[in-house]
Amino acid sequence: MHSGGEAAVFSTSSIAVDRASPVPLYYQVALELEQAIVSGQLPAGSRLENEIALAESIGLSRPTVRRAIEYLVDRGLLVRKRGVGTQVVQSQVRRPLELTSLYDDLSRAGKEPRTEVLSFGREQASPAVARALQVEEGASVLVVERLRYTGDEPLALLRNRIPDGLVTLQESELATAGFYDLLRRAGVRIQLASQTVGAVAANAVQARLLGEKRGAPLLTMNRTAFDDEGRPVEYGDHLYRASLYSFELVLTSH
Amino acid sequence: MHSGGEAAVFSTSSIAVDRASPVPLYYQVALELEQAIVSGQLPAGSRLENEIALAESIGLSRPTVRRAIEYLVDRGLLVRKRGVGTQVVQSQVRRPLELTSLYDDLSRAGKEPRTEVLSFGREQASPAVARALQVEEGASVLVVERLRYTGDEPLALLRNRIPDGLVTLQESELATAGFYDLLRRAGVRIQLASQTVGAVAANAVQARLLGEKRGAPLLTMNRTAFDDEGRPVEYGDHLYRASLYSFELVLTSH
DNA sequence: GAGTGGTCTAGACCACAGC
DNA sequence: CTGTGGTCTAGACCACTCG
Repeated sequence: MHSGGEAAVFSTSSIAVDRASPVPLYYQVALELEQAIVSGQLPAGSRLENEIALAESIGLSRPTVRRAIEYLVDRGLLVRKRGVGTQVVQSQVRRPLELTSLYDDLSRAGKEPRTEVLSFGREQASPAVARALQVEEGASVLVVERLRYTGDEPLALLRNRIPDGLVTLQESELATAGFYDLLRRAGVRIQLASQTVGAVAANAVQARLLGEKRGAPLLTMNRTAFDDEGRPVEYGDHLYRASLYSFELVLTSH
Repeated sequence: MHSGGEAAVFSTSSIAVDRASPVPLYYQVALELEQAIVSGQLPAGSRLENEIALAESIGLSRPTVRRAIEYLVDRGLLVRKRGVGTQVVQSQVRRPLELTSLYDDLSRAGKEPRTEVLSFGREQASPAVARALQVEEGASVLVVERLRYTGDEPLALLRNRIPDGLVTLQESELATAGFYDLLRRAGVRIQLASQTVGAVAANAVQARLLGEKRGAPLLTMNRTAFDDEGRPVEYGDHLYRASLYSFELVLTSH
């Protein structure tokens, strides 16, 4: 038993799962717990029931419930301590960086993204591009340059390259959907991306396109994406206006 | 069976675990697999044996072997596809952003970090600091400002704040160890950090300290760290010279 | 249809925290 | 000592991919 003054543990009476649903049970539990956290029903700092009791009260096995908790720990909503228990993190921020496109990010935020295709064609892979995409130097790669707006404001200058022949893209589609969406529809399943985030000063061309002054700070994001067979399928180098955009991420130990 | 031309699957004959070791079995397996990957014994694009066969040949249960594979998938070394198998990612990059301090990063890279303590004392929490650390506005917080060098080059301007009374720090220690190391030694176990990465132009003071020109692009990193009870224990806002530093991270779907 | 990873169970024992 | 999470087992069935 804990000393007095501790917040009461979460009553799990409200958690129920649908065994007929195709949604995995552990994920259903994770969503319900997350809901309880964001709704305040499970306030910051409060303790969960222990895993065994939780499993029993939901009617699932301990490993399944544990997996749900693990998922929320990885996302930064819960912390665990052996011998003590599981508690809700005292933080308001919860928006881990995920493997979605900027287009999706903006759509979710209700920002009405708009995209202008600046160029679309083929070029020979530079050494850097060849290394990232694991193709021969000089091999033909598809290159798309786009300018993304949020409302009327230019936000980001996006340049994506994919190995030639991987998919067929229509220039018209690029203006109305995220790049990753298009790849997904074309059957490319991106499972993994390696990114580097840095900063540079805008040169004259970049400044003009983005509506910043020359020398203004820009966030750079270079990303190599890999499909479900481990092959590099996309290399992007992107520039964001630092005045309008930043990256959030959650790190966990282990 | 797969069609001809596929790379041979990994011979697991070399994987052995030590059941007497305190290191978890799944982690021993993960390390051995990682070793086989980085050594080239398990080349990029090659397939692993299926989980059941792998488990049997190592002499472990499937869930344990599966957990090892999961760990490497999360770190971006392997990709899995249901109905197909597990393959090594065709990437050279493997340095996920981890929950370690910049000091550790530089030490590992053999860069001889050096730290100059610019100021050390208490101040009243500003609204932003109070919100991050979940203390009353105006409450006393410990503030440390440091300038980090790599060799002779200034690299980063670091400002850390911790709630007053959490730990007792010696100014002299700050010059010779990472901030997180000190917290760990003081019994603070950081389990989670929420970060925001952006960019700004250097102002006059920042430029002078960092040896850049005014207006030079700087990477910003703001981090709130939480201990194993979910309490915020540190808030840092840091500036890095974009010409010398960038962040790498690996993103996985799900 | 054969082979793969994805999910789930019902136990077991251990390591650690805190009284 | 009790209670907690951490690890591990030996099965089971399902969903998906591909020939």
